[in-house]
Amino acid sequence: MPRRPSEPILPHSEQAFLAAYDASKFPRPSVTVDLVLLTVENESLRALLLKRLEHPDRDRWALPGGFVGYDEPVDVAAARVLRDKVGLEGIFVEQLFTFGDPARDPRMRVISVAHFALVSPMTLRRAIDTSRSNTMSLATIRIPWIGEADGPVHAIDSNGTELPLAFDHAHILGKAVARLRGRLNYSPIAFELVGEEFTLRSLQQVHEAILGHPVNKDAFRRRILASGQTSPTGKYQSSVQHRPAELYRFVRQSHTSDHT
Amino acid sequence: MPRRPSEPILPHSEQAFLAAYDASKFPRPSVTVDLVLLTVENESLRALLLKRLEHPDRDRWALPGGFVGYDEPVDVAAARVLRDKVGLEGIFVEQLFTFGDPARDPRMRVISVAHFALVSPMTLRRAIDTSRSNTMSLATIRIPWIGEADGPVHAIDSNGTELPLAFDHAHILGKAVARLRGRLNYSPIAFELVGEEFTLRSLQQVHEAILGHPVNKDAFRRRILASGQTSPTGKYQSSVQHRPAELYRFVRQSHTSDHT
DNA sequence: TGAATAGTGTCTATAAGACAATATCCC
DNA sequence: GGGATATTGTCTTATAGACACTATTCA
Repeated sequence: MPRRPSEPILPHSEQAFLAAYDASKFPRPSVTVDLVLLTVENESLRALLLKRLEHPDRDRWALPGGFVGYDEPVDVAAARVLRDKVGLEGIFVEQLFTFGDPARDPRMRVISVAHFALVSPMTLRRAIDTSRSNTMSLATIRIPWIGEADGPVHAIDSNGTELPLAFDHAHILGKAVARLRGRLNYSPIAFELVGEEFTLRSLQQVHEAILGHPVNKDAFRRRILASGQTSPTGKYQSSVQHRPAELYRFVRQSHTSDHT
Repeated sequence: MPRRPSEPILPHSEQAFLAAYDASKFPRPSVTVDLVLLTVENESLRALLLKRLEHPDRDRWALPGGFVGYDEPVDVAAARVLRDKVGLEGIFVEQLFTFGDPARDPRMRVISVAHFALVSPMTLRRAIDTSRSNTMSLATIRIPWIGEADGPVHAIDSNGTELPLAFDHAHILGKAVARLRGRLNYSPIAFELVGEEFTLRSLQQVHEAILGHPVNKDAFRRRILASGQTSPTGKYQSSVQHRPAELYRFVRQSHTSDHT
């Protein structure tokens, strides 16, 4: 049962607090979550966007998002948006950054806690197909900066046309890319973007798509194999026009933080 | 002039939006900022805490914080809290994480955008002395986990007594420490914690206090000097009972993100 | 002179980059 | 067999850790 701010359960001597923060005197911002759902498909980084059907920013493309309920944890709100708007559950979701510029939404003050989610392209395509929505686009992300410089990015549809982004969502997407790049080197985050079984080459292509530049193949193989995060399945690719690569699985490590 | 949610400037055809989010039907969470103000003094990591004088959690110790104004950017609210409650301006402040558990404040739903700030111990001591508040403590932080595992931490006052922390502030402090540790290796963040001129040894002690373990002296010197982030001043320590170390200055690098 | 820390030089271990050689699939 | 990519091995280079040695200040 939601507890309203106008009828809080008060221990006595709370008057001073409420005097300093009277809800009627100080209107509250709205709080939302926005979701940057990323995948890597065909060696390009892609994000799920929804076409806005209403003003403001009608016909522009926006991240899936929604209001945070009064009694709803923020991470639960993000999972709810992912489930209700995209049809996905149980994938990697992490809080990204909170965007709170008063002018970011022209209607009213909206503070948005952005999250980013990672999923394999197969799983995401299945969810998009199931939703049968024609206002969904899995747009390619073009990043006009290098490293973790951060900044707005561009969204390109499958025809190569740029999709205009709504609100400050170009900045939110950029922040997600910067975070992803930063975490790639010391976190097993890339495994979230491939299926259960994958080749080292496909994992390398995921890294390259995220970083935006080629990585050394030999060093990459050595590093991944030495990390102990993979185990060979003994199975191999089939129907490829070259020597088939071995398939590996991700092995989640026990959290033994080492301090060298 | 603040624009109230009850009287927004509406382009027409916004009815659908407002119907889906009627402020009277869906009470809004309050939004606050909390500030983790960290420094390193005498080889220990310390944070500024304020004793709570009111319920709830009266007599427990809390981070400086405050409500975000309806028309106030979140980062501006953090800077305002820093100025009004601590008396500091112009220091390093960065958004940390948003804490939104519905039960984190027993009075009402409060979503807090936590920030962390870094300052040299000299500057912070001067601010504390100027404020003449006896409800301020620069507490030593004890971290019961290693690496970036994250989790609640303990606050210890100058007598070695543990200070009980208010709300979820032990978790917020822990998140700040984890973030600081993570950024230490690839960001010139440690320079924020020393004065204008510093010895390499003192910078090393800052690193050690943050990481919670000793670092190799030789490699540390080489790495810092090779980074190009320091310039020697030609000046030396005085009144020390050993060979005086040279004083260095921080040289901010131009943002040339390299992609190796 | 001795205690204490600053600073330099060298050797070793580890990880990355470069590149060659061999392996295995489909056509 | 030829084309293509996988996989292995070796050499080189860059960086970190270990450790010895010299330098400089004050008591």
